[in-house]
Amino acid sequence: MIKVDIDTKMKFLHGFSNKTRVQILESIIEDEKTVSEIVDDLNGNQSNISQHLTCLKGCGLIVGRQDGKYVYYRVRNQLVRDLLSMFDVVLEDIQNDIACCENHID
Amino acid sequence: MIKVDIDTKMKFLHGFSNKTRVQILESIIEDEKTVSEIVDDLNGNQSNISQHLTCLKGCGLIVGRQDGKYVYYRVRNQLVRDLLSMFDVVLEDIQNDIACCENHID
DNA sequence: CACACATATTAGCAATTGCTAATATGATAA
DNA sequence: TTATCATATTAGCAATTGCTAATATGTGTG
Repeated sequence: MIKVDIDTKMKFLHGFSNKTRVQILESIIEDEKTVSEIVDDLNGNQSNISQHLTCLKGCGLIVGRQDGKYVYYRVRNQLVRDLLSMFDVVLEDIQNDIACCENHID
Repeated sequence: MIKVDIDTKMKFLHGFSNKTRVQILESIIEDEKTVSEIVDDLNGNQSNISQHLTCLKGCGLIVGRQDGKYVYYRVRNQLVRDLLSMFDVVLEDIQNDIACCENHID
């Protein structure tokens, strides 16, 4: 495996560095949604959501397709979905780890 | 699996949102290193690296152990290492995907 | 003890990021 | 065509983040 360029990797990881972006990803992890559905879902601002969608698309994490006057966005593929669930797995593991091994003195 | 709290998740993901932090993780993915070794490795600033180490520790991604006047830091566990390699896997996959499917008109 | 060295913390500034409101683009329908 | 609705883009500001230099803490040694 060829070593991934750090700047490319950072651009990719940038997709996960904002709460709204992560919430968008979670919102469309199962099925695609239009921009306005996502806006409703997150109780967000249209402009703001649109900007984050552009960002996520630039990161390669999501893809969009135009259908009439709507644009549907979805998570790019299963591997990205797997990565998203892995966040939860690793995070839970860390939390257990901390609960078990670092709170001995209470 | 219990739904992970979004703010907790964001704190965790924050660890991956800065180039220096990701470089630190890559630097210690194989074996633990002292702060000054990491500083040398990244050609960084001691204060800066120390701040990022504190951040990464706060994220739960790394752990430190004091040995005499040195502090050794290492990636918390194998699952975190797996997550780090998964970044590369997913990123490469995305890059191939984009190369294959979105550059038809050149 | 005093000193040297490793690491952590603080403060202030510079740079980046995210948000909102306004406006522009692009699509459909009348 | 014009009107309407969905989405994108822009500009300006507010908030956050990251960096550097200076200082503090803590550990081992003479």
